[in-house]
Parts: sequence; structure tokens; C-alpha cells
Amino acid sequence: MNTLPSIIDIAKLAGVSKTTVSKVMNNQYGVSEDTRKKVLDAAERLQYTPNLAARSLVTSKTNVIGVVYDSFSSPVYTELAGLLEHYAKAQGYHLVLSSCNNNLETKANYIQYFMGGAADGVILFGSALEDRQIIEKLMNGRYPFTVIENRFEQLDINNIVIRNSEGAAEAVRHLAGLGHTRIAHITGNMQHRVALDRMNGYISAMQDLGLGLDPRHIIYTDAKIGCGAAAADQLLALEDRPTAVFAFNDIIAYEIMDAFHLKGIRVPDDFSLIGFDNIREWMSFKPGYSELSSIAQPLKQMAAAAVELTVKRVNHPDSMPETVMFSPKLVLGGSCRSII
Amino acid sequence: MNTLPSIIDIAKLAGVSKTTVSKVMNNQYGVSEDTRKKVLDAAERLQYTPNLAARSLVTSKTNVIGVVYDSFSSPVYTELAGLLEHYAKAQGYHLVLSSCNNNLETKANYIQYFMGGAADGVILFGSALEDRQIIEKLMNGRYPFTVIENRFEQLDINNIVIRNSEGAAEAVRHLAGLGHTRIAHITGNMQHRVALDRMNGYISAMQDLGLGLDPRHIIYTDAKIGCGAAAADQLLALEDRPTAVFAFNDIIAYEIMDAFHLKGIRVPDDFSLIGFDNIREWMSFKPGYSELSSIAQPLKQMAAAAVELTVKRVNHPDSMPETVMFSPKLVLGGSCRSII
DNA sequence: TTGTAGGCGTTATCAC
DNA sequence: GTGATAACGCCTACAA
Repeated sequence: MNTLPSIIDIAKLAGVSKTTVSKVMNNQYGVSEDTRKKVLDAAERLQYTPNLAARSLVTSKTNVIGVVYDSFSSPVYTELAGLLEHYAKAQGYHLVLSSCNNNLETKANYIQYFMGGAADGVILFGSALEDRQIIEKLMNGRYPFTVIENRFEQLDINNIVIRNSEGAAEAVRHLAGLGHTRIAHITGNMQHRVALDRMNGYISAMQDLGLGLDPRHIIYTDAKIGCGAAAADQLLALEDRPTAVFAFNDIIAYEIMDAFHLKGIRVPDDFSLIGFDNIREWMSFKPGYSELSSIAQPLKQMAAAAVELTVKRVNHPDSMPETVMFSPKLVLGGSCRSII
Repeated sequence: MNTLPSIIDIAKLAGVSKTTVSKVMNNQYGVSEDTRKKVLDAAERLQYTPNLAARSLVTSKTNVIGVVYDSFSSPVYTELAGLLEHYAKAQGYHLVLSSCNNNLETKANYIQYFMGGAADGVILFGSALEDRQIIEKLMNGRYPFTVIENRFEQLDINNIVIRNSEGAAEAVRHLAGLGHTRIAHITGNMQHRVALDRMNGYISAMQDLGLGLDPRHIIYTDAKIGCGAAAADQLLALEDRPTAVFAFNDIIAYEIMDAFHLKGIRVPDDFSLIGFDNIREWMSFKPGYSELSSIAQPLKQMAAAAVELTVKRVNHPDSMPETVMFSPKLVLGGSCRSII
């Protein structure tokens, strides 16, 4: 069983020392053009690929950023993944992704894998509350670690924070400004910080506006496929039917829109609707009846910041962890109407 | 600048040799319960994480499968990613993904990165024709490499092949069976094998059925967002208007459906429509007017096979490369009607 | 049951 | 401009 060619093989073939080969491979000065050519030639002939494990063992650097996802279930997530790659590349880093398929143990596994030398830093995307335990257990306080969506400022890690409650409040204020007073909220999975934040934003905005708070107007879901359709039924069954809905995310909102449509209920004529995430851009095949108004997250800036903070920590492991906050903003479609 | 704890640190703290520590870390026999506890304790206190680079340097094994994507632009792709993780995990492998964001050079970069010791094998997903050059250049004939969608049987790599032309033919036959004779095809990006295969399947089925081939009935697109809407316009502008359409993929088909809907043209009443990929399952928020009929790929089996073939090659680097073929199949929605 | 020694492929230091 | 040599952190005979 022959093995992969190493620097030594090249050195032999080119008739030089392995030091010289290494220098050529790393484009370093102090090698004559002649030997450089010889070495490159030998490498080509042997189909040489440098052994990254050996390299990173001695340099203790991989130039890789690892990203851990819960799943790829939303177009926003995958868009973010592409952006992360883009910004990582700009900084000279490879970006590799892993999905734990919503398994907590697997998630810890991947983080450990990256921390164990597969990556110089990790970006964890997701807002599951239980992630805290994992991080507490694994963090050693010096490994570059950045969290997007969640927020653990006490844990010596970087945080990319979206002011979700602010976005939710903006949605509610917009609807209230159009004259709506009975505004319902469809929640996400309450085990996730984003769902809590958006609900809290809804609640406090309702109270601040003096619209009161009808507990029946909060419909709880787990944000899984199909929950929007179910929520639509619940909405229609309400006695004092709301005139507007703020949904945890666009998928739920579109499901509701679709369910309403099938029952002959029109958006925005009968119901005003606002979602979250603004996935419209990726939904070229969205329902045609109405453009959804939605709260958009600044994905590009989030991705750029996540990479930047991670890289900064890689270069200065003893620097303080940072928290960067972004505000989402309302993007108007045509799914809301004034009832004044 | 202190460094990460190593086996040696643990050995010192626990008062044993590094061999013993290594044994404990790998759950090997031949260690007294007493020392094992001492070692585990020391590791815990030091927050020890094994250095994977060092380990893989000596074992020349990473237990990682690397996957390279062009992008995450379709729900089918991301679903496949989750499935790959699932099957890899079942075999004791980590699965890490990278997207080259449709950049050929970046793609080669990631493949090299994986081949350079970051992964025991690589799965390349995508059907860009130009991939061939990359593979030809990088392959050394022993590194486990599996391609999904593309097909390079001469290149000493594993191939997971979907019989795309067969699926296309099935779509055409179904439409013909409903009495359609003027059947149009909206192509994908002609630089991709899948687009070619589906078009060829369409062409040969049309000819086999004796329906002739009107070149104007083939509408070429690059499969990017928005191309379906444009294709819809072209369809409607045709003199001898087709009564049925087979689209390269579901996204295009849904875009067409949407564009038709806005113009008051109904599916399936005025147009019968078949897509490819059957993304319906992920489109809980799809347009409600009609369920799309579509050609579905057996994603689970594809993922399982890709992982299996890759792992097999990892364990037997000198075994022959394999090709596994799958047939897609028509899943009926309600987007086609008989005009007989 | 435990420890010693050698080496995996690379980079870095320091001679020549 | 070039080449020995010593790490990097780990595993694995082999010896004690």
C-alpha cells in the first residue's frame, strides 16, 4: 500500500533538501529560480499535495473557520452560509460548515472537532437556549468562538446580536399606525431565544401602545413546517377576531397567507400580515396574491461581523470578547392595509 | 502566550506517562481503574481537547468526509446536505460542507484542502461540465472521491448518477398520454450536465413518440432566479402555443405558474406543467393555486450511496471506483390535465 | 499495568 | 542559497 508523496519524495526527486522544498512550497525568498523550477517540476510530477495536518501541527494554524448549524431549513440560513464563505475567503480563510441536524450531542461533537485543531475558530449559528450548556462545557476561554443569534455575554465569546424584540416592536407599531388594535402574534419555538425575543417585543409594544394584551392573541407554535396553516385555523376560530398578525417568520406568514387564500380570506383586505426574515428575495416562486411585508435582518453585515470578530480573536487570543448588535428593519410589501 | 494543554500536561498533572494518557483517551484496555480516573480528572481540570492534527498525522485518518457544493441555492441541495450528515454519522464520520459560491478556483481550493488531510474522502455535488478539469488535475487515483450529479467514469472516481434523461422522458410521456402534442421545454444552464441530460431526454422522448421537435418549443435559460417568469412570457408569445410545459426544475415551474396566474392563465386548465426535483415537501408556503407535478429524485438513497461508496474507498483505497445509478420518478400533483 | 522510544510530514532555527 | 536538526502532539510497538 503505497502512500501519498511527501516533501521528502520531492526533495529526493529534485535532488535538494526538504527545507528547500518547503521554502518553495510556501513561496519564500532565498531560493534560486533554478531550484525553484526543479522543485515545482518534481511536485507536479508526483501530484504532491501538502499534508495540512502536519503543517498545522507545527504552525498551530489551519486558516479554517468552522461553522455549526442546527439545520439548513431556511433560505436565510443558507444565504448566510454563502456570505460567511465570502467574507472568510476575503480574509484568507477557508470556511467549512456542519449541520448537527438538530441533535445537541452532534453539535457538541462538531464544535469539539473544530476546536481540536480542525479550525482556528468557530461560529455557532442558532438560538437554542440549551446551547448554553454546550458552550459552558467546551469553552476554555481562549479559543475564538462567535455566536450568531444567541447571546452569552458572560461566557467570554463573541456575540452577533440582532435586536429581535426591536424588530417585532416595529412590526406592531406599523400595524397600530394603520389603525389595527387587535393584533395577533404567532410565536416560534419557545426553546429558542429569537422566538422569545420576538414575542417579548410584540408584548411590550402592545402594552406601550396601550393596546392591551389578549393572551388568546398569542398563538404558540414550534415553527415547524405546517404550523402556519394550523395557526391560521386558530386565528379564524377566535371570537374577537384580530385584524392583523405578526408572525414569527416569513414561512409561517406565507403559510397563513396560503391557508387564508384557500378559504377565500384575502390579504391585506381581510387581514394584515407581517413576517420576519424577508425571504422574498429567495422566493421567486412565492404566492402571487400579495407581497409580504417583513422584518429584514442585515445578513451581509452579520456575516462580515461574525468573520471579523472571529479572525480578530484568532490573531489576538487574549483580547476581550465583543458583542456587535444589529437592528432589523421593516421592509414593506403589500400585505398590510390601513383600516382607519 | 500560553498554549493549549497537551497529553504531556495531563501526564504531568496525573503523574503518569503520556502513553497511559493516550490509552485512556482512546478507551483502550490495560489501564487500572485508578489511573484511568486520575487521568480523566486531570484532563477535565485542564479542559483538555485532543489535537486532531497530531492524531491524524500519525494515524493518517481523520474520520471526516468533506463535501463541496457550488452553492446552497435550492432546498433540494440543503436537504441532501442534511441527509449526507445523517449517513456519515451512522458510519462514524463527521461531515463538513463547503460552498465555493460558484467559483471554480475556490472549488479547487476546497477540494485540495480536504485532500490535503482535512478529510478522508470528498463528495463533490454538482454538475458543472468544467468540473472535469479540476478533477483531472487534482485526482491522484487513490484518494476517495465521489461525484453526485456529474459523471466521470473514466476518472477513477465514484459516481452517483441520476438518470435525468429518463426522468425527462417520463414527464414527456405523461403529458403525451394526456393528449398533449405541443409540449415545450424550459432548459437549465447548458454548462451543466443535468440541464443537458434533461433536455436530451425531452428531445428523444418527443421524437420517440412521433411528436416531432419544434425548436421554438425549447426555451433556453440559465436557471437563475427570475428566468421562469421570462420563459413564461416567451411561451405566451409563441405562435403555435404549446399546451404543456416540462421545466428544468420546480423553481422555474413555480415561477411560470406564478407568472401565468398573474396574467389570468390557469394551470392546469390552460397549461399543463411538470417540474423536476419535487421540492413541494419544503414549500409549505408554495403558491396555493395548484400542486405541481414533478420528477422526484431519491435523495435519501443518493446520500446513503454517496457516503457508502466514499467510505468503502477509504477502507479500500485500491478498490475499483463504482457507479451507482438511480431513476427519478414522476410524482403527480394537479398541474396536468387531459385534453383528449 | 506502566513506561520508553521512534516517527508521522511539516515548518523554523541556525549553521554552512 | 542551501541543508542539517529540532520541534509540533500524538500513537504504537516494544520493553520493563
